[in-house]
Amino acid sequence: MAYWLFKSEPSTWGWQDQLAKGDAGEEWDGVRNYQARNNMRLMKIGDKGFFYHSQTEKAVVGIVEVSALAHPDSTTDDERWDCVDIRAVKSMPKPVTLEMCKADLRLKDMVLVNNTRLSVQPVSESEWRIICTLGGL
DNA sequence: GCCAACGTTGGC
DNA sequence: GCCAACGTTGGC
Repeated sequence: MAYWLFKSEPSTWGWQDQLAKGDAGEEWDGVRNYQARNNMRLMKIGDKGFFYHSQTEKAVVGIVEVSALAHPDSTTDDERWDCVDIRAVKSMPKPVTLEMCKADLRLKDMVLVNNTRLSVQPVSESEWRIICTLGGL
């Protein structure tokens, strides 16, 4: 079991949109970055991920799981780009903000804190537990 | 709205 | 294969 973090602008695709899809899930398409794509290719069915809102909120707002392995991105003919499908699992009782992550020394090595621009990131198991706790789970 | 960080592109 | 120019992302 691996853990990940998916970043999205709420104005483009937000947590409410993801929730509305329910168990059917949705393609995490539109990624045009090799590192992010490579991370998606490493994902397995059932891997868990945080759903992070960038820009306005800057907070982890929910938990998702991978429901389909990497496959060609349907929004482009360019065969370089793959994406996985994810479905909403649960909402965070309390959103965990970027500010909280930065303030917690245990999270100082998180990709989210150090490489703000990567849209699909790995999360370590300890980071996962810390953020779940901060989020009230 | 600005700017820093970073990735990609293209000329040489 | 290097590096300058450019575009994009995301925090502030």
